[in-house]
Parts: sequence; structure tokens; C-alpha cells
Amino acid sequence: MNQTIVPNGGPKLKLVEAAEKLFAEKGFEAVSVRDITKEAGANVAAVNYHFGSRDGLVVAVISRYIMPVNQERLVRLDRAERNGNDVREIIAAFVKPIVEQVGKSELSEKLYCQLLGRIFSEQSVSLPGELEYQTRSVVERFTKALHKALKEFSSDEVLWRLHFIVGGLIHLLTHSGFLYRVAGSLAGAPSVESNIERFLDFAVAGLRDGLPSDDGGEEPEPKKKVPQAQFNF
Amino acid sequence: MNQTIVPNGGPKLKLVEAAEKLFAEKGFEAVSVRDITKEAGANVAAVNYHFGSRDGLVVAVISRYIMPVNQERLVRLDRAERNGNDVREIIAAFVKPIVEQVGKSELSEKLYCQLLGRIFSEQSVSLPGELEYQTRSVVERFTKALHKALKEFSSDEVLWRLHFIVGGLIHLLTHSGFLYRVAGSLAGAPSVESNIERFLDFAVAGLRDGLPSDDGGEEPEPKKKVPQAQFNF
DNA sequence: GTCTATAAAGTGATAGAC
DNA sequence: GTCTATCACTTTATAGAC
Repeated sequence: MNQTIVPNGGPKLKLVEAAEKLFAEKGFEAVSVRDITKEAGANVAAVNYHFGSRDGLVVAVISRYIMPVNQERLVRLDRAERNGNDVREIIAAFVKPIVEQVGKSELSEKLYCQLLGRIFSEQSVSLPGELEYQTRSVVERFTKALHKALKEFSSDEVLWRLHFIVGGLIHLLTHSGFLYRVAGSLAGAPSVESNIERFLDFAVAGLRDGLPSDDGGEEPEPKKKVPQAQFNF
Repeated sequence: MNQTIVPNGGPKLKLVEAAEKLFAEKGFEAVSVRDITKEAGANVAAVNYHFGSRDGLVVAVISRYIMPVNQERLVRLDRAERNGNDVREIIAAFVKPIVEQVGKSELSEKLYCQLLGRIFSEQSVSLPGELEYQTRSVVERFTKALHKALKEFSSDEVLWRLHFIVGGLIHLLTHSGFLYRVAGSLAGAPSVESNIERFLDFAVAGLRDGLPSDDGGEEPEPKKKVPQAQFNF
């Protein structure tokens, strides 16, 4: 978990790590610069010195977590497309990279999930062009791949269902907290991985709803074109 | 849309209506008392005089929208249970009361949806006992009804899937905005109702995943008990 | 009930010393 | 690069006049 955004291991990294933790716990809006510098053991002016502004730090945190996820998503999507474009594999390519990066973060599993849930549902922060472009292309590529795998549906229909999946995913991530009240170190306790698997089943079934059973479907009526959604995946 | 919370039609109502609009547009945290009183054409002190505090107003807004939805949910659930406990009818009982109340609000359809999305995903506001009790009983009753309709699954499994559904629903509501960029007054344009229907299909399919096809299922292994989730439905 | 004035605390950001 | 001191502003809430 150390992208180009925070190269050195000095005070800049300490700030980012403190910010991540607090953002995960309380949300981006509920944490002040003073909270962060206090948590990091740094001076109040440090955030502005190193990141230009509070927003600069927020963007740094978001980028650090989103970029590797998006990269891995595309790698896996390539593989899925070569493997015959199976719907479940496509959705797995979309979902699993999130939980895969858990280990690379210094955050606990719980906080990592909460942070990613908050990142995905964040709307008011304007991201740098590079990241916005990456996100847009992820959305487009997944929508296209799914549409190809589910020719029976219009691309709007596919986009809407992807929307629903994203919503369920965000909710799973942000509410992963309550999971840990029982989990602890119990054998067989529910883990993020098992819940992601559970979610995959749910998502694939919803996505495939309306198809006969496995392949060869009836011809559907194509529907109206809807503009590209603008949300973070 | 006039519950016991805001009885008179005077300045108190004006404040609530102004708050609703701004909360829908910008979120609960991003709106100040001054924004609200300005929008309502009232004095800065009005919010504190009429609602005790900013939080008091937030709670009033949330209650005003959630309570009728929850009541209608329970009415519909009763009906669904008498009708043979069909899964789709249960989920419809959960989802449709939301969109059913659109017309009773002074808010536009878009803002109404956004507000309800924000209410459902709100976590930091502590609600009055009455409302919390109502919400809790809604969750319990729906989980039980679903578990009864889907005996093949553990109640944890059902609860998780209900979670996923809630997530998808919230996302649909909060992103309903982008729908309206094309919708306008075009005939055949997607409406909230049609998207809810779309979502219902998705949700029911995901919920029923793992069942043979219609009825009579294989015996599953029961899973670990998970504590009741604490989130607003 | 409504208003003004103000309190008390918090916010992000920065100039300038070290 | 770090720190203190401070600016300019905003926040919620309230006392007290009308």
C-alpha cells in the first residue's frame, strides 16, 4: 500500500496513515486538520505544508486506495475476458480486488473496509483528472464486458444492475463493522472473504435474473438510452 | 406528509420544509442552521427556538419521512403474510412504501429520493427511542417473514441478503439524480416507479439464489449466529 | 414568537521565526 | 521542515430587548 502518491516513509506517510484511520472511523467530513495532525503527532501546519490543503490530503488518501484496486480490476477483467467472459468471473474481477488489498494496508480489516466503503460512496470530493479518467474507464470496461456476456439485456439494464451491485457492496463494506462484534478469533467466524463470496452469489443471481437458466435466451426489447452515471466505483 | 412531529402550518413547518430541501441537496452535515433559516426566510434563532437545537430539526425531518414509510411497510407485510408469504411481495412491501410517499411530499421526485437515500444511509444521528424501536421491529419482522418464506436459508443468510438489498436501494435512491438528466417529460422516460420495479426483479433474484427454481429445496447446513445489525432501513 | 447581539468554540490556512 | 502565533471566518447556541 504505497503508491506514487506518498513516496517517502517520513512525516508525509505518518500524516496519511493518521488521516486514513480517522477518515475510516468518522468519515471524511467529520475529521479536522487538527484531529489528523494530533493523531500523527505532527504540527498543525504539517498538512498544509505537505499536501497544500486539507483537500489535498483527502485526495491523497483516496488515490492511494482506489488506484491499486482499479488496476487490479482491469488485470482481472482482461483475464476474465480471455477466459470466455463468464459473468461471475467479471463480477469477481470487480469486487475481489477490494478485499484483496486488505493485507497491504496498515489498517485493521474492519477499518480498511469502512474506509473503502466511504471512498466509494464519496461524491463531493473532486478527484484529479488521472484518477477520474481511470475510474471512468473501469466503469465503461465492466459495463461493456457485462453487456457482452449478457447480450439479452440492454446496456442500460446492465448499467442499472451494476449500480445495484455497487450499492450492495458499499453497504457491505461500511457495515462490516458489526461483523466484528462476534468474529474475533473464532474458528469459522465470518470473514470479509466469506462475506464477499456470499455477496458474489447474490450479485450474480440478480444480474442474471431473466435469463432462462444457463445460456441461449429469448430476445428482449431494447430499452431507452440513459447517460453515463457519475459515481465512484 | 404531515405527521405528529410538525402539527401546525406556521413557521415551524416552513423551517422543516426548507431543511428537507437543503438536506436532500447537500446532505445533513453540509447544511448549517444559517443556511436553513435563510432558505426559510426566518431568523437565525428560529431553529433553536422551535426545535431546541440543530439536531432536533434533523430528527424532526428524519422522523417525518421514515415513520409513514415504516407504518406502510408493516401494513403491506401483514397483507403479504396473509397472502401466502411470497418473497417478491415481501420485498415489495419493504421497498414500495418509499416511493409511494413521493406524492405526499412537497419535494420534487428527485429531491425526495435523494433525501430518503440520505436518511437510510445516515448513521451518526441518534434517533428518539420511539423511532428506533419502530425501525428495529421493522427489521425483525421482515427478517422473520423472509426466513419463513426461505426456510432453506439460515436467518443470518437472509439478514445478509437483506443488507445487500438495502444497499442497492440506497444507491438507487441517492443516484436517482442522474436519472433526471434525460427523463424530463419524455414519454416512456424512466421513472422512479419503473426503476423500483427493475430493482425488485434484481433483489428477488439475488434473494432466491440457491433455491432450485420455485419450491421444494435441498436441506442446507445452518450457519453461525450473527448479532442484529444496527442500521436504518 | 421574533429579533439583535454576542458568546464560545471551532475551522482551514499562512506569515514569519527558528 | 517544523513550529508558534494568528488571521479571517464559520459554526451552534443563547441572553435579553422588543
